[in-house]
Amino acid sequence: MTAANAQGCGYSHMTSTPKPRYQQLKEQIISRISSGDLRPLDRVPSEHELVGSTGVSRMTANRALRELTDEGYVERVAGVGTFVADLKAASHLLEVRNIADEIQMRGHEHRASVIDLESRPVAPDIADLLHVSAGSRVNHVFLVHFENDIPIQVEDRYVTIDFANDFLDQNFQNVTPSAYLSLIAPLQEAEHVVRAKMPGARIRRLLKMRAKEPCLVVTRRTWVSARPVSFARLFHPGSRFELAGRYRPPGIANSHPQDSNIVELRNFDR
Amino acid sequence: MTAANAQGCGYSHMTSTPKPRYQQLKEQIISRISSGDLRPLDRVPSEHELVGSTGVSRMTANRALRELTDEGYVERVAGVGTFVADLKAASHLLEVRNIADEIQMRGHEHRASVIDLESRPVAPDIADLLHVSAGSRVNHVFLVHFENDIPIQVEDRYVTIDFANDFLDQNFQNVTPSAYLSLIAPLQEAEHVVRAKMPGARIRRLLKMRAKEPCLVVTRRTWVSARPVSFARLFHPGSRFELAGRYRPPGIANSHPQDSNIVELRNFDR
DNA sequence: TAGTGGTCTAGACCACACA
DNA sequence: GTGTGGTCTAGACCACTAC
Repeated sequence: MTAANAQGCGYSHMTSTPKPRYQQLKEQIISRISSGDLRPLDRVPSEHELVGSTGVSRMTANRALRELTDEGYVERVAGVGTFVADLKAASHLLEVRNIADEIQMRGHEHRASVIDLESRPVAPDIADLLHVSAGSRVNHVFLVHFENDIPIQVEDRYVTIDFANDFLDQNFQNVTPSAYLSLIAPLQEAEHVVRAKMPGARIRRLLKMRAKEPCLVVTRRTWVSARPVSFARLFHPGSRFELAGRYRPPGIANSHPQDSNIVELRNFDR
Repeated sequence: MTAANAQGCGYSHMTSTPKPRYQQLKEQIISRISSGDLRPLDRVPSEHELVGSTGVSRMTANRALRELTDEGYVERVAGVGTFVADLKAASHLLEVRNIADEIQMRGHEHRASVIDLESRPVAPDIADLLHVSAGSRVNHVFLVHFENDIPIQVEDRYVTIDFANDFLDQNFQNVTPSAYLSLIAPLQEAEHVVRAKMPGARIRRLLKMRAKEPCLVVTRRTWVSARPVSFARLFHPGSRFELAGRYRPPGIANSHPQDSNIVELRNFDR
């Protein structure tokens, strides 16, 4: 098959400019990951196999897999193979890092105390944020996260009722709501807003905050399949919590050998 | 020249595994941009020219330029050429968006009032952050940013004295310190920490804040050539300021046609 | 030894922009 | 037209891993 044929038989008969073949390949693989056909740590077809099964050249298969690597979907090991990235790595792209993981990384103990877990009619403002009609039912969870028995975060989360139908059966003591949602389906979009605010009496009591101490409030909205599925308000005591991030542009030699794991700002730390 | 020769004459005689040629090309171009040899909007050699001048194949030149595009260093227009990315676009990678630009994007008027601009001996904690010896002199600027004459940010910034030797001659009314530093040299690394904190009396007065209103405090440290050059504390009134960001994973078709310019979380908005 | 990814080549066709 | 980037091919050599 000549280069001309490759183009011709590929898509020259189609109406508008078709997607490039490497892009089609990428989307096909992303789709297999999203659908659960390929699960984390599963082996992804090798370049050679993709050449055989899809008819593209190896360079094209290579580009698709390389870009999926850059985008965090898969991990490649020379001489071994290509594998679906671990959930932990993938969720970093979209999550303010799971608070339980963060606490564990600091070598501390995480514990959650669920105060409220029910389905209930949604307030108008939150109905708007979740694109559901006002007054319809949504799942709601209200809990406190502890680090070594010190309260560090109050989580007030609303989840659309059709997205997670066994939401109310969860325990949420060990698996945080955020981690649970990541298990159900890979989150595809996230929006964050960070504010400084004085807490109400209830939040202040739950977080054992001093009288004049402000809260760092993070509100997060996450999308799956172009629909908002969850809205959360995360309250943190200003004296005991901060969000940090570091950014270094890509394509530059490592300038900070001393601190090895530099995270991007979208991976909130600490 | 065969493929074997290309590898051989290229670097098979070197001791350790050499950098791939596309990477060498990338670093060479990044270096020309960093040094000012290539300035924003300047034309970058075309793929064909790189083939002629460096002896690589066009696919290799293409990969180098394509990755530089992904990384925000250059912009490419099919049929026209490759150009060094505009400073504005490039600085987004590293800056909490310049507050003056943000205010202008909202269609409001930005104004800055410089309260303090001098060189002075540095306090121990800041000396530590900037990797200079305690008591040595650093440049310091202290100013208030206004949005439509409402104070919105107090900036307290320290800059190493050898990095910007005309720092004290700046006006900082129209060009913010952040924009000025970006002009001097492209920042290569940035660290952010976000906190909620009650302001001191001075900050509260400057920002015209109510008595029990908290501050959203962002501290930023930026590096050039692996050395920290600037440390800034940015104070914002909690009732009038928030940090927001949206993230969508790459490689997915657009899911939100209604809001076109989705920014990554590292581009803090509003 | 066979399979994997990492890289590279020397061509090719295409759509597009600009003169 | 000419030049540009965007894509694709059908090979190739290499280093590495696993058996």
